[in-house]
Amino acid sequence: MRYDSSHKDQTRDRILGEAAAAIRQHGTRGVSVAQLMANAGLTHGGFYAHFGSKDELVAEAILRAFDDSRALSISRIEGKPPAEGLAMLIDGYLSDRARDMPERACPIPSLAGEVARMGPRARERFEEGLTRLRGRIAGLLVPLGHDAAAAEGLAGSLLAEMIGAMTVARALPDAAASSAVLADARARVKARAGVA
Amino acid sequence: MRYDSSHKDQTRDRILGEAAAAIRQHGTRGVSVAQLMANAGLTHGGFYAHFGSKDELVAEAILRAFDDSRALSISRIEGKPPAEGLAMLIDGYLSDRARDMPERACPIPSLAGEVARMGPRARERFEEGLTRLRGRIAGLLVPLGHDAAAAEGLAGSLLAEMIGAMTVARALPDAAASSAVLADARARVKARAGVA
DNA sequence: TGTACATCAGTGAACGCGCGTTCACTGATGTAC
DNA sequence: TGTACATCAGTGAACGCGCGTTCACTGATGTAC
Repeated sequence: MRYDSSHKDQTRDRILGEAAAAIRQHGTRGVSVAQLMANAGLTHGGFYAHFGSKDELVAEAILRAFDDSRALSISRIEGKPPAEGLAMLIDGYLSDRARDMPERACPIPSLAGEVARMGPRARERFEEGLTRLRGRIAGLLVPLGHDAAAAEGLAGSLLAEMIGAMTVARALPDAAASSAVLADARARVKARAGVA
Repeated sequence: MRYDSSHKDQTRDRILGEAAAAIRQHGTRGVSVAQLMANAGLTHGGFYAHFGSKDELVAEAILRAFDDSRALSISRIEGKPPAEGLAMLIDGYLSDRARDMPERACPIPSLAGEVARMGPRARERFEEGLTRLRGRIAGLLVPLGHDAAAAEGLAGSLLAEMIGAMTVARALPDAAASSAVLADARARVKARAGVA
């Protein structure tokens, strides 16, 4: 079973990708190492050839989750003018689809509660992803007439409302009420961003 | 060990109160039945005389957490005029103190992520508490000049931003950055509420 | 008033289970000769 | 070119542990007589 030199890196990447999806969907405590490895087509024993512990994997998977959802969002908005791009980012973030597919969506609503109870390593990765996302929103606000500081502040506020609305929408038991929360939040956040 | 007729109810209430605090602090998976009973001064075996299962307890404890944090908030605001009361509610909700004492604060930022993955019973209790809190904020907005529907809509939006800001503040590894997020959110939410 | 009994909230040992982690082993393939 | 050996990603049994849950038991006190 000796493989070429890039094989191990590819396997590690596959485990990380599965973890990034699974922890967003089931929470960090809702996925076992064995299940994760099975998702990646492997057996659990090999896990420790790639990661020192489950905690270490989780910390890395948080950043990977930010990367994946960012890539997805960027691919949809690419080439659009700022106002349209920002409106699409907000609509995408707060879509029913994003609510129903947390494994592909922004990790903040699904994981922030748990991250608050985790060690510094996971929290630093979380902060890194969060800062980048806020910076991306701010970057779309600047060409709309805000100076850099105002754009960062407004971006933080808009992101907070989006996080809160998605968090609530995912917890509500009634699908119609949940969709209403998202629709209202989309309208309000876009209005506040000046891209309604 | 036979006790008077109200004793069992009192014990149940004590377990529920401990659970409401513990799940906000450590998450529902972060507290064991044995630890919970020890907090209430009992041994784990007696648990099932009061609750059918841990899941059942968690569902009830969610509503209890909303009740506790509402009582705390009401006691601070009681008798104030609406504008001042609303400003105090926002400042209290987004205080460093609330961030550092999740066991006494609003359960939404600490528990919503987990609730989204739980059964209908827990989610219904969560919705009940959330609806009541939004209604309370709306009730303070009406005397400030909003009609009932507008007040409900704005209350939902303000609450979403507060939830998102607290969620983020709790997850950030740096205390100063976390406090800055809260201070900014306090100013912005009060401004949007018209009570700056 | 005094005694025997019934009650039942709470105790603590025990269960089966899934978890994170360890480790001796496998076996396909690159390398040395 | 052909053969023997070294490598090492991945395997799967096993571990110790804490969990939720069960259950036979305890013993202080209310009640019946």
